[in-house]
Amino acid sequence: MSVGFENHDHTFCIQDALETADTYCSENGLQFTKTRRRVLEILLMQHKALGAYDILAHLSDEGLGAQPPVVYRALDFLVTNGFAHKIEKLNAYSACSHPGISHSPVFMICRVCENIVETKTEPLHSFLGTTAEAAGFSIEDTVIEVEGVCPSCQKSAQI
Amino acid sequence: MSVGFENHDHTFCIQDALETADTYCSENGLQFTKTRRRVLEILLMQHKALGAYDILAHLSDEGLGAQPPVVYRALDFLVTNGFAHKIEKLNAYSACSHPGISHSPVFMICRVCENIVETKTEPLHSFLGTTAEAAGFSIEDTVIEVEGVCPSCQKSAQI
DNA sequence: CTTGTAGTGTTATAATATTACACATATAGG
DNA sequence: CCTATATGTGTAATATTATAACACTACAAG
Repeated sequence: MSVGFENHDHTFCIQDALETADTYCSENGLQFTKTRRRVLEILLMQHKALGAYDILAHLSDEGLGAQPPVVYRALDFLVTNGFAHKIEKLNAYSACSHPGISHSPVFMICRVCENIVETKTEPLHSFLGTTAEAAGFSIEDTVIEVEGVCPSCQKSAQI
Repeated sequence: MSVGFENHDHTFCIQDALETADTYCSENGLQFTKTRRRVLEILLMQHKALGAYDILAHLSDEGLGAQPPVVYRALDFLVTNGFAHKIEKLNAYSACSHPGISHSPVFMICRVCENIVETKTEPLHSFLGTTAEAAGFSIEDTVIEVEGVCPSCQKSAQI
């Protein structure tokens, strides 16, 4: 199983995610409009998080709208339907690495190269679930983000 | 051990936290200035997170400064030294419930009453540590926040 | 066709946070 | 004590992130 920071065929990430989104939308009566699709493509271009206004700059260059609501609406659609996540620590957005699978994402954010790797967990079966259960707290949403240095950047630092 | 949402003598929370901060600062040559102390007191008034500008409104009323940097500097001091935390999901700040102890906080945020309970974990000994180790990722900071409904609010909803 | 739902375009504004620079205070070393 | 340096404060300006409001458009269901 891949846990993340190593090299990979990124073209596959993009195609796979777009196809999954296409399928999911047509099966669920959702409109995968031009802007929504383009925002997802922009997010998929690299495994980093992009700020809403960075995305907006891309869209604006392409004549797809120049006002904040354009991008925030598209992001809201993508996040709601599980095609992207908001990285709270960065106030930025990242394409989902496991689209179509219900999951509680865990993000590892490299503060050097800014790459982000998303893994998943089952919060209800971890210490979070145990703690919440002990407190009688019902979990609806989780934010789990870890900042640090990825393996590549650790190696680079040693040179 | 208390995990949180039940009633308690809140006066104790406040006094205890302020004393701990006093002691820590004098032992470490840090200046626990009037503004810093007041911001911590304001945060300690309830187990909720406050936005920077909410805090600023308090300070402003009391003649302790009216510009954003005043409160952001105080918050930076409190967060850096472990007396408060930023709740990333809310872009808001909360007094630390375990001051003086090095820890990775876990927050349970009730979306109904907005109370926040902080528990702690040892990330390196949990699934996070395991996953990060498998990826060769070195953890420097963690954000773990859970949103949901606390026991009191679940009971209220049943009435 | 017409009516309702969802989506878009645009203006304006709100909410959160930082930069920069002048000035004040605290503290350590002589 | 005194002064040099580091640390903290005051303030104006601005950057960044996000939402509200409203008019208009497209499309699908009845």
